[in-house]
Amino acid sequence: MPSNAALPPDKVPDNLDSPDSLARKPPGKRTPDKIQITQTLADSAFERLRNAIIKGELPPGSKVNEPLLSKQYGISRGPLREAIRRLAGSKLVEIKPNSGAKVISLNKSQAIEIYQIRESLEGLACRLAAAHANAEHCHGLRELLANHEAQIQAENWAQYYQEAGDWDFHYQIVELSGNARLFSLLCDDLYDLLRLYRVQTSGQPQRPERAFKEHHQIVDAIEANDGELAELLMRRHISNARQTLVRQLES
Amino acid sequence: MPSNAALPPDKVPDNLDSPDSLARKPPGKRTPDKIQITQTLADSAFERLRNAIIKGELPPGSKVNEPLLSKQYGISRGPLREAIRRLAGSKLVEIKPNSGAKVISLNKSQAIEIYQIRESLEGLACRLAAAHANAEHCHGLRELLANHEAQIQAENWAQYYQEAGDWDFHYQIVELSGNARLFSLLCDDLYDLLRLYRVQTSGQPQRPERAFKEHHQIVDAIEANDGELAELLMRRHISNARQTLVRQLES
DNA sequence: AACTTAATTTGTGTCGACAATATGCCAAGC
DNA sequence: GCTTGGCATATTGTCGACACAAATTAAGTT
Repeated sequence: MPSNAALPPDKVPDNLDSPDSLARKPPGKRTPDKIQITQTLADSAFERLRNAIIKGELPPGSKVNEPLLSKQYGISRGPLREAIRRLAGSKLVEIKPNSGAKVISLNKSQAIEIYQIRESLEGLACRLAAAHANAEHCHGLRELLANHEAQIQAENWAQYYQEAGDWDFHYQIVELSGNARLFSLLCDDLYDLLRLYRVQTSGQPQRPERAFKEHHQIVDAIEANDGELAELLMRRHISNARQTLVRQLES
Repeated sequence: MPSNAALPPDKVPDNLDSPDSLARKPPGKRTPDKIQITQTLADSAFERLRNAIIKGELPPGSKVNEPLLSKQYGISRGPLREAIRRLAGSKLVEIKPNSGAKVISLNKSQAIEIYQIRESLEGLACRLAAAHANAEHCHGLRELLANHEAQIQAENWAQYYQEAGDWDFHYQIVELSGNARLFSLLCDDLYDLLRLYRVQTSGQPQRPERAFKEHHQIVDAIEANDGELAELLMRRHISNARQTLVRQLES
C-alpha cells in the first residue's frame, strides 16, 4: 500500500481494469452517459499498450498486430495506429514500413548505454535535489526507506514490491530535483526501457542490503545540502548496477 | 558545403523540396513508378512537419490544423494524424483531446531545464569520446574547427552557417561517444527543442570567439584521452551558455 | 523429395464519410 | 455596454472499406 506513493498518476496499476472495451460509444449508437472521462480512444489505447509492454504481456520483439489488438480493445484500427505511433515516438516500439511495429528488444550493450545515461542524469537529479530539499522532503525520503527496509525484513514479500520500493526512491529523488523535463525523461522514458529489459532477462540478482545502505548515504548528503556528494554517491550507486551488467556481459 | 558533414541523414536540408504533393499514388490510380522510396506517407509527413517546426514555419504555440496541412501536403488526414502523434511522442507538439495539437512553446525556465540536462549529457558524451578517440577522429575535429574559424573570419557568412558549425561540433562529439542512445537522445530530441527555442527568441547574442576557444580546449582534452577533463570542460562550456540564459531571465 | 512458382490469406497503408466536440458569431436581455 | 444564450461553422475523433505489400500455403516441375 505504500508502494505507489511516489508514482505519477499514469503509473498506478489500473485496478479497475475494465474487462475489455474501452470504447465510449458502440459504433452507431448514441452515448447516454453524461459522465465520461474526456479522453481519446487513442489515449486509452496508448496507456494500455504501454502497460502491456512494460508488464511483458507483449514481450520484446513481438509483433504488434493491429487487427488483433483492435478487436481486443474494442476499437477500430485508426486510434490504435495513432497510439502505436506515439509509442514509436517514445521509442518503445519500432516501425518498419509495410511490415508493422515490433516491441523494442534491448540487448545488453544497449542496456548499458541506457545505464550510462541514467547515471549521468540521476547524478544531476541528486545535485539539484540537494539544492532544493528541505526538512520535510528529507523526512519523506527517510520514511520511504524505512518502509522499504521493513519490506525487505519481512522477506516474504514478492520481489515485485521490493523492486517497486527501489523505483519509488529514485522517482522521488528525481521529482525533488524540480526539473520537470528531467522527470519526464527519466520516469516516462528511460525507466520504462529498463523495466522492459528486466522483464526480458527476468531480473538480475538483487543486492538489496547494499543498495539500501547506499540509499541512506544519498539521503544523508541531500539532507546536508551537499549537492556534489549527493551527485557522486548516486552516480556510484548506479554505476555499481551497470558494472554488474558489464560483468554479466563478459561472462 | 562542409556544414552538414556531421549531420545525420534526416537532418540535411531537403533541397529537392518537392513542390507539394508527397503522395506516391493519386488516390484511385495505379503507381507506374517502379523506382519508389519505400517510405510511408506518414513518414514523409513526419519529417516534413518536423522541419517546418524547427525552421519556424510553424511557430511555437501555433495550432496544427489537420485539414489545412492535409491539403497542403496532398495526403489525407489519416497519415497526417499518425505523423502528429509521433511528434507528440518526441514532445515537439502537445495534444489536447478534442482540441488538436499545438507546436510546443518553451519559456526560459524550460529552456534552462533542457540546458541542465544537456550539460550533464554532453559531459558524459565528452568523457566517452575521450575514451574512444583515436588520432584520425581528432584530426577530423580539428578540421571542423578550422572550417568553423574560417567562416567566422570571413564574417559575411550568414549567422545560420556559423550556428550550424557549432551544432556540427557537438554532433560530432556525441557521435564519437559511441553511445547510440545518447546520440539519439541529444541529436534527435533535445537539440531540436533548443533550436526551436532559438527560433522563438530569434537567437540570443552569439559569443563566437569565446566558444571557439573552449571548443579547442575540449579537443585538446579528448586528444589527450583525458576523459575527466573533457567532461569538465564541456560541462563548463554549456554551463556558460546556460548562465547567459539565466541572466537574461533575471533582467 | 526438394525446389521454384503460383495462389491465397493475412496485415498494413490510405482514404473518404460521419459523429461529436469545440469555436466563433450574432442577437437578445440585463 | 457588457454579458449570456444559442446557432452556424470548422475541426477533431472514429469508423469501415479498399488497395497494396508481405507472408503463407498450395501446386507443379524436374
